[in-house]
Amino acid sequence: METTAEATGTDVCVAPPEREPRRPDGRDNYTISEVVAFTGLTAHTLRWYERIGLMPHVDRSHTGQRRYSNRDLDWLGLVGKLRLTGMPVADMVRYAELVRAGDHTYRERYELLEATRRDVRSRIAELQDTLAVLDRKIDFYGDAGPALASERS
Amino acid sequence: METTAEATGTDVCVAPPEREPRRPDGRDNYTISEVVAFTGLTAHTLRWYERIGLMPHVDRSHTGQRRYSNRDLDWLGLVGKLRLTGMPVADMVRYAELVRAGDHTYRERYELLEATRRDVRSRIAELQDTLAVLDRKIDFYGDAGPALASERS
DNA sequence: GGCTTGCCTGGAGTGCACTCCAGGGTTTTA
DNA sequence: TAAAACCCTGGAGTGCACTCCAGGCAAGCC
Repeated sequence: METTAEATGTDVCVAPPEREPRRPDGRDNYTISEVVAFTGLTAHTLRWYERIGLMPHVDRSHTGQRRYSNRDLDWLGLVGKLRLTGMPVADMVRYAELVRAGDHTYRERYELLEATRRDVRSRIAELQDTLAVLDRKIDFYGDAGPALASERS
Repeated sequence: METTAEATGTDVCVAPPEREPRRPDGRDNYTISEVVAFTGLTAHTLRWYERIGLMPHVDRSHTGQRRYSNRDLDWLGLVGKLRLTGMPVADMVRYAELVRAGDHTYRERYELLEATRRDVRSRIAELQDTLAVLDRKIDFYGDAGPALASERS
């Protein structure tokens, strides 16, 4: 069976969603299931990331099993953050390609990061806007009670 | 042809993404293509929203064409905001159903809104986190220049 | 009257980001 | 040393949110 949190017995009896375990130091060599535990991604997804070129080449054991390095985990951390911004996977792959391509892609990477940052800023602004709408609506519900709860907006 | 911004000639020559036109007042009756212009949604999407129950029943002209009211536009505004938060369409449909069901669903709606607000807050926090990561990375790129631009995280 | 434009419907198709499967090796545990 | 747990691959399948298609009605105008 594939190793997932549900299958390994690490969370018997539907435990509350535990924080991902902290990375032990003094190691530089993790199996895929350890990476699953660290990142919250599934093993499927990790393999898929590699297939589509979103991961630099991951080391293999002598029998062909993946052995992730701390560096790989760092990279996955960044990918995770970028994923939260809604950046399409294709764009992250583009970034990964630039990194692999070497130092002469410096400028392009820089620009990609800045563009992403602008995106994130404007997404935050949008969300704050939405938050304001929700606040008004919730206040309205709270103040008025059921009697006035018919929708106006 | 379907009416979209590209097809109506409202933006000849690849204009910069104009703000959606402000809603004229003194009217309460808009065709689907007007709503497209106001909301930025496509006509397809508007019809689809209706099919899945995300819109209250929209009026029809004597020939069966949709005639949207200001109230419908308000609702679409809310939906648009909620969409930005990443709320699944199914959840918005649920909310729409509660609204249609009448005042006795008041409490449930209130709770749904509050849960959404919590989500939005935590998404904002996540994004701010991501922003911090990007800032650090961009600083690093900026300070170090191409020479140090190999990836460490 | 003919042409263009706008709108209608049900249902099929698309793109994205996974997610799972079959079939088969490897490693750990009892 | 056998069972159980873990990992591998290529390719197919899934769920979501649209997006498009075919075929057709209706209104404006030259």
